[in-house]
Amino acid sequence: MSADAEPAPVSAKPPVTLREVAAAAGVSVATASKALNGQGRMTAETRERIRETARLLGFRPNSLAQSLLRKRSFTVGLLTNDTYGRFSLPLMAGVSDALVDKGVSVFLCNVEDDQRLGQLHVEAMLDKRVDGIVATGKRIDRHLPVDLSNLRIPVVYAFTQPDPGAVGLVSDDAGGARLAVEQFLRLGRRRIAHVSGPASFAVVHARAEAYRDVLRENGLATAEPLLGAWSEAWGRDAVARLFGKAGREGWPDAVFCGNDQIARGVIDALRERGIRVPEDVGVIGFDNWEIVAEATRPPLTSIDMNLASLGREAGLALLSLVDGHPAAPGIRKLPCRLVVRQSCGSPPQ
Amino acid sequence: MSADAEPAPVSAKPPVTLREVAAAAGVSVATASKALNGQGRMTAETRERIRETARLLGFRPNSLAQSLLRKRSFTVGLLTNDTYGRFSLPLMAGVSDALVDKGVSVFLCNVEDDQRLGQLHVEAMLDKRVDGIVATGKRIDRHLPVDLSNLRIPVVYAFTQPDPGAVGLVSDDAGGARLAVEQFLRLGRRRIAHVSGPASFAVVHARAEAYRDVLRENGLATAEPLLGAWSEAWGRDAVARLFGKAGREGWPDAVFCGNDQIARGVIDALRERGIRVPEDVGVIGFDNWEIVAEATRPPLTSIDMNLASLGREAGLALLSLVDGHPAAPGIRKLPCRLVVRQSCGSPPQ
DNA sequence: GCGGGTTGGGAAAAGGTTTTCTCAGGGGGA
DNA sequence: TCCCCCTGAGAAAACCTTTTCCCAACCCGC
Repeated sequence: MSADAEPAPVSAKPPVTLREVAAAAGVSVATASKALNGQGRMTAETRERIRETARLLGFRPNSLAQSLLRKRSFTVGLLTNDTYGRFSLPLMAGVSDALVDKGVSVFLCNVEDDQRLGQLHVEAMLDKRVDGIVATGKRIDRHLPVDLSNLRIPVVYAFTQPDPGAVGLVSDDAGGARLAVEQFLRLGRRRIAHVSGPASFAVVHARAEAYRDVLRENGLATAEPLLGAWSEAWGRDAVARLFGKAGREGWPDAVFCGNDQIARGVIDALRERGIRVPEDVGVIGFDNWEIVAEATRPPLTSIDMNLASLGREAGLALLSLVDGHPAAPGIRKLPCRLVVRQSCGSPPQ
Repeated sequence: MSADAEPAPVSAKPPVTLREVAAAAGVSVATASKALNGQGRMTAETRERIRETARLLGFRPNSLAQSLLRKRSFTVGLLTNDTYGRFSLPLMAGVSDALVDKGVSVFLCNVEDDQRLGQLHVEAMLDKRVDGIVATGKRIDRHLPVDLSNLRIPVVYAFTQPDPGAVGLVSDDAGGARLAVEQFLRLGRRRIAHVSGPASFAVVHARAEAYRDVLRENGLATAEPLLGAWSEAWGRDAVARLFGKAGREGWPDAVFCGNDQIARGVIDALRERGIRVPEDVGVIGFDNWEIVAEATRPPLTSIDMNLASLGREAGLALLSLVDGHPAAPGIRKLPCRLVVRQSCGSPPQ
């Protein structure tokens, strides 16, 4: 029992309470509380003695009791329907990272697309008196299967469509597309194609529009984007369409892809046709999914949506709301980032 | 005030307390509490009246107050160092799913490999009086950067190396390897190669050993497994080694790969050599990472580690520990599952 | 009519902390 | 010397719920 003199908490014993600290220091709990929180008035000596006692005993205030009183639980909920995780996890990690430093913990709530599960999670969070909720989802378009519009706590949407009147953070897809196309232009490419995902996604249109804008601004002809699926197979198909025609002079010298999987399909198909990347055709993807981007041959230049930052910003925005600072509702767009690898080529000499 | 007769909670008003319910029903809080919890004795009529009042007012007990009293917070922590997420997210979703039905919420704690972050999260969880912790990690081998061995709450390890004396759940890698090799044998393959990840991973050895065992049990020659990296590039390299030799008769007719990325590299390299999959060579991967397995040509047969189930089991195991049921420490292995697609071929006619 | 058992319900403590209010004593000014 | 104010610290309420104990009234048998 006493062989271990370290202040290490003896396992399996109940946590030490403020009352015990107060008793050990010979003061009342009120004084002890004030001493530890830097409140109230007392001699510096008393305060120090109490602090020392608390330290020695390994006292840590019971967060539950604090929350009950302060009406702040220092806890938020993170709702997601993306088990698949390519987008969710960096986002979630970002939220968690931003908040842990402020002493705020995050409840993980995976609701899939299940109404019942969503209800269950929201009720559990409310019962546990979370201070706010970050809602995130698979893709900017799909809605979560729960209604968060009439809660008594603030809600921030990240990477998903916000309720009207709510605060939402998303990546600046148009800006990301600009980065890609402008990079091609800078490298001397002039016949730039765009291969993207299904037309049912709003981001597909946002990116396509930016693509067209940049080309127009530079006085270049804009080809109609090829819309299909978010898959490698579609990337390969698209290459067949773009490079199938006989006349080599009509071929693009660059392809901007709607995601990295499409880009991979494009690169594989080009290689199979004997078309060199990046010498003959440059390729840029979207998402910067490292595991894909680094496995393509050559490694894929891609647009990174900075999801971890997005998550951090969402966490901080929520915290600010919780603290009572009002925030303008609406969508805030966070910039993307171009990650250059080898598939886009080097500047012409 | 009364224009809205719905039980919908009026937004931004503080939650209704038991005291208010009791007042509205004309009883004491004690009676109200007992009525709602099915405790104590009272007329059925009284009980029903209180319940109805509570329902009408939209009363939900304050979980914080309950926790304070019961010394159970119905909250657990989920520690992970895998932001990358291929393995983590299904696991985490499994834990969350298993627990939400029991009213238990999960704190998401991303600690990367950062000692400070780990410390911070563990302290936050302890302060918030979590009932237990699920620790999970990138891979079965790497340890989390925190010491959980002397906590006063139960800890369950999932998919990562448990502390000695603790409870751990991992996938049965040897069993999974057996599934793969036996599938090949069933399909008539006889010269089965194994290409896997770095020798520094324990699972690499577990799977390799099972591979050798199955071959030996069937009286077949066992080639030395090729160990390298968890990458496509290594898969391609391995093909060069296996199929580089002149004599076609020495070539394998099946390759069992340590993960799906290696398998993808193998399949790509075989195709580039004009070797047909699955006609000439069957391929089976590991992890059943759908996005990879479905993108290979042909789609990849793979071993699924059932990570969501693993997560669920871990959650339930932790709950059982929290409830005071003792559990035998040590590692429990959960079976893998063979997911057949096209890369392994069909039975010979 | 009386005592014992039962029934329906309430008072109060407990859980751990924060905060407001109160109070005793000491010091300084008049 | 008296009064006032300030200083240091404690008592108690509050947060919300659960649970134990208690009590009054009623019913029953005798």
